[in-house]
Amino acid sequence: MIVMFMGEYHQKIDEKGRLIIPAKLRNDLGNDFVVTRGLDGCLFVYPKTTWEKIIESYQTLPNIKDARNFMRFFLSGATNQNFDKQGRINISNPLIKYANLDKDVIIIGVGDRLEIWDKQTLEKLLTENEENFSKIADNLFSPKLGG
Amino acid sequence: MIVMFMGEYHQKIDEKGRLIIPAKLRNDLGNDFVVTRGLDGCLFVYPKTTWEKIIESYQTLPNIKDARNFMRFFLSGATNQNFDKQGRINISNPLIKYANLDKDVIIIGVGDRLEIWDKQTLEKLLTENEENFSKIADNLFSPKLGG
DNA sequence: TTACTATCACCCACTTTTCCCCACTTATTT
DNA sequence: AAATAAGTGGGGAAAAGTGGGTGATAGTAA
Repeated sequence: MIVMFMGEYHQKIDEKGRLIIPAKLRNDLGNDFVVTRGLDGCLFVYPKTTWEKIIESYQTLPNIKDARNFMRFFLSGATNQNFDKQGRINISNPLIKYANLDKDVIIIGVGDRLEIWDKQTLEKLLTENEENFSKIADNLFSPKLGG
Repeated sequence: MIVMFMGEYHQKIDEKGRLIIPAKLRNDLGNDFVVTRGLDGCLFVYPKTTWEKIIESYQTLPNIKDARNFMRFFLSGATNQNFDKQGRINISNPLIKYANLDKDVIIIGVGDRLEIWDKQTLEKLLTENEENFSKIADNLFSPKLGG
C-alpha cells in the first residue's frame, strides 16, 4: 500500500452542499478521485488509481446475483470528483441521503481510502464497539495467549 | 526489539495543545513517528518503523464489519508527528478528548512504545489494580498452571 | 429560437487555525 | 555558582477554512 490515509477531521457541509477536504489529505488524493457509497453507512473516497484496481478485482467475481447486486450498489453511487479552487467537493444528493449527512461531518483516513461520515453516526458506531476493539487488539498482539 | 522505552515522565500540556516529549526519549523516537488512540484510555506513540510493522500485521484482518470498525478506530486516531524546535508535538483535539487529557500528563515508556496518560486516569488505574498485578503476572507467565 | 430558470464553478473577502520563532524560566551538570 | 541544556509561554506571519456574490452553462417551456 503506497498511500496510507490516517487521521480524523471535523468539517461542515455548507448550504450549497460543498465539503472541504482537509489540505493535508489533498496531495494524497490527487485531483482526480472517486466518491461512492461505502459500507456501514458512510461514503468511500478513493484515489483514481486505487479505484481502478478495485474495479479490476471485481471483474473476477462470479456472475451470481449477490455479486451483481453488490456491483450495482458500489458502481451506481460512484461519482468522479475534482477540487474547486478552495479545496472543496460537491456531494451529490443521493450520496448525502445515503450517508445521512447533516451539517457536521467527519472525514477519516482508513488505509487506502477516506471515509465521509455523519458526525453522530460515526460517534455512535465507535462508542458502541469500544469493547470489541481491545479484544481484537489482544488477539492481534498475542494470538497464542488470547482466546 | 531494538528500542526499549522505559521510565515515567511528568509533563504539562499547554493551552495550545502542545506537549513536550522529554529530551531523553527524542533520540529513540526519531523525528518521524505516530501518535494514535491506544487501549484502556491512553495514547500510543510508535516510531515510524514499528508503526509500519503493526500496519502490516493488520492487513491480515478479514474484511468483516468488526475488523472494519477496528481499523476505523485505529487509523482515524493516528497522526504523523514531528518535533518543533522546542521538542514539542501537537496533540489533535480528538485525541485530547479520547485520552481525557487535562493539564497534567504522564508519559511512560512501555517497551516498543510510549504511552501518554492523563495523570489522574493513570494513577487511578494503578492504585486500583495494585493488588492484582501479582496474580496477573502469575497468569501471564505460566498460563497452564493459572486459572 | 428565445426567454426564463436552476445549477454550478469560480472569485473575492473575511475569519480561524496552525506553525514557527523568540525570549524567558527552570533544571542539571561541572 | 556558573554554564549549559531542557522546559514554557506568547506573538505574529502564513496557510487553511468559510460564506457569499456573480457570471456562465445547460435545460425547459413558450
